[in-house]
Amino acid sequence: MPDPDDRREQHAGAPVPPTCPVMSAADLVGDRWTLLILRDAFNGIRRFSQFQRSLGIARNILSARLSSLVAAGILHTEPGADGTSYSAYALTHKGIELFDLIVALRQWGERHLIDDGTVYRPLLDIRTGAPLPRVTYMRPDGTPLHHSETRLGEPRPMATEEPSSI
Amino acid sequence: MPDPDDRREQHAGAPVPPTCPVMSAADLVGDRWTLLILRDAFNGIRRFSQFQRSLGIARNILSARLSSLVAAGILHTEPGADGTSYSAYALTHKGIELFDLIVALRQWGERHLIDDGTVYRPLLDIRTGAPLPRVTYMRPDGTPLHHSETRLGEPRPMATEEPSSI
DNA sequence: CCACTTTGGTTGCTTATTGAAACTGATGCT
DNA sequence: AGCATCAGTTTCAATAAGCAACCAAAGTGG
Repeated sequence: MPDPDDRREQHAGAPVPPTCPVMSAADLVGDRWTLLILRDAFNGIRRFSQFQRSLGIARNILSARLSSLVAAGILHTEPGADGTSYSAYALTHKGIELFDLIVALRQWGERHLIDDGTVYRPLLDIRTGAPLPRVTYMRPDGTPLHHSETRLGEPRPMATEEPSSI
Repeated sequence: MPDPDDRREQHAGAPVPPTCPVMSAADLVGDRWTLLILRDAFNGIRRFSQFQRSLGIARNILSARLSSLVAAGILHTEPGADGTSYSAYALTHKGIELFDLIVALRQWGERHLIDDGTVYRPLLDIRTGAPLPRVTYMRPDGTPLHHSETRLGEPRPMATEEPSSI
């Protein structure tokens, strides 16, 4: 068979192109349907048919997406809390941590894509009952993060999770 | 058999399904290549060939993605700051506001997808020179946002941008 | 000025993915 | 039992992605 050496992602000895966390994440969740499934999951949707009706997605695609989300550890299947013997897809801890991503998408969409007067369903802040105010990324010391204050650094190994807070 | 009435997405006269900002945003940027283009744009990449080399994307696909990002007002073309007469793709204000999205993707990827010891390029905090600490979404009053404190509200019209802060 | 390279695409062609619908086989409901 | 619902799987047409070749305009070296 021809083409004996094609998949040249990383060669031995070559300076391994550093893994990009953005790319890895985009590979898993950088997909229209996947993002909408996550949105629905955060809105409490649990069952196959609920996702299907909410999204209008083809069943085979939904099946494939749910399977890959389960395989990725973002969703897991549960025995189905509602009496029935059907199982439910619920967010894992790993999945719940994608909340920021959906919030980022939502707030950007609200600010830049939704026209004034358009009817939409806002995310409410349970503490106040009002639509969630604009949230901003803060560092642990409470200072807000701006794009201009960041730059990409040189490749380095991922540090082991330091238990030292602050 | 027939099942004459299946596609019941939206009927005429029915209560119009409210626009979802997450869906609108996902339609525009919920795509692997688009997310990676944005990542690169935030990393300072400006020109067609730079994007192409950085991503290894086919040029026709890159061309289509850049065009649609320009059409969406996320990028704009500039005369090319570097002397040459070639033009550059730069983030608009609307595009810069997607920074949170890329940060969310990046931090989630760093926490859940990158193994300890793996070499990657961290985003540095220019103020400290150290890798960006874990940033969290805060409300204007400084309280952190948790998924469990939110719920989806009833449809309502988009409020006109209130100039009243706080 | 002329040859050659790089840039920023476009056009065709070949795969891979999506999406609509039909088919299956378990529940669940009365 | 009989029918609807649920959670898929399979099949197949339409769409999109990826690849290679081509091209014109701009830059580069001599």
